[in-house]
Amino acid sequence: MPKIIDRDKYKKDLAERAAGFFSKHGYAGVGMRGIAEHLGVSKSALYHYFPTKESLFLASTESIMSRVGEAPLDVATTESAQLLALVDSMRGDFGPEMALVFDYLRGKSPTEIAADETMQMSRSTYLKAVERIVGPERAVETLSVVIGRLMLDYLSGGELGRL
Amino acid sequence: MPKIIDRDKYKKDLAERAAGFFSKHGYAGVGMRGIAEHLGVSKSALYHYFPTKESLFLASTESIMSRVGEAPLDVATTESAQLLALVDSMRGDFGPEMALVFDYLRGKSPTEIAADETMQMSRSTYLKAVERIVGPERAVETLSVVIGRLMLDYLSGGELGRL
DNA sequence: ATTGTTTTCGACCGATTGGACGAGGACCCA
DNA sequence: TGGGTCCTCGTCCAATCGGTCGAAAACAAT
Repeated sequence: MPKIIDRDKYKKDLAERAAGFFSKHGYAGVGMRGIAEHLGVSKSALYHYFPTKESLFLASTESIMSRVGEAPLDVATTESAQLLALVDSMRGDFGPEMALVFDYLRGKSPTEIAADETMQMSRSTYLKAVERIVGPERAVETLSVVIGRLMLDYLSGGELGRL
Repeated sequence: MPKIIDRDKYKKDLAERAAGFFSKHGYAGVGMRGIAEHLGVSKSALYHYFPTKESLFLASTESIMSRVGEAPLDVATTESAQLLALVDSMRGDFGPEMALVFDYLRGKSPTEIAADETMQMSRSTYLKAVERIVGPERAVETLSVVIGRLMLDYLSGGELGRL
């Protein structure tokens, strides 16, 4: 009787495509009208799937944070080459994605950040990606270096950081 | 005849105090009314000093970025202790300040970021602060590590990163 | 006190915001 | 073809946005 297209899949697809728009303009910088237009649907269609703008934003950030550090891993090369490859694979979207993260974290206290489930998942995904290369003991330290390089690269427009 | 209070100083003061508000809510997340209320002046008073919201935002970001890495330097301690002290001195405001930076950089291309004068000044200030500790050759590399630690610390709410 | 200037104020404008809503189209099964 | 759902659409609303403006307050010098 009903229309049985995959509603959840469609919803996820909308959230994921909206994420790029959010990261480009910021949460408060976009309106539901602009998002809908960018997605090629109507504003009401968006509200049909997401009750509020915030819920759409949360779904978007989650979808972005969950698919990170999924770079293929070439075990035949050296450790530093693998790290370099990891950094390179993340370089392209790092700036916009971090902008989204900072938007998501805006106003949250350190305690809230530590307890936030989306952030916990994102952290463990990042950590595991590094762990596969340098092992568990040096994971945190190495992740710090990797993020530092990505940040410096972004903040300098590519002029610094590519060591 | 006129009122000869220090207009420039007052203007700078407004911009600096507005910076905290911007970093807390994001550029698009605040209105001139909200800023004015937070500063204890009227909206028109704000427009008397800044022609547009954007000009106020730019003045705010510049004032924030220019006073960074001004930590006192204790030459008697070890290098790593000095680095740790530098990191500690920046930890408190790092998150909000980076949120402001990401807001400022939003939508800019790598080329534009590299050429941006405010960012150039900010980078050189950061670099000099590290340079005074580890010397010029290792400055970029060390800065990358410092920023990585601060980022990890912020993103984990203080649970990671304090190595 | 009076003049001339700077700073502040509240009222106002058109545009846009997040969200609500009912009508109609698209679709699946009988 | 005819129900019954699900989806989409345009319209409407109060609130808020950035920005303008003219009048009043605050002040320094005469």
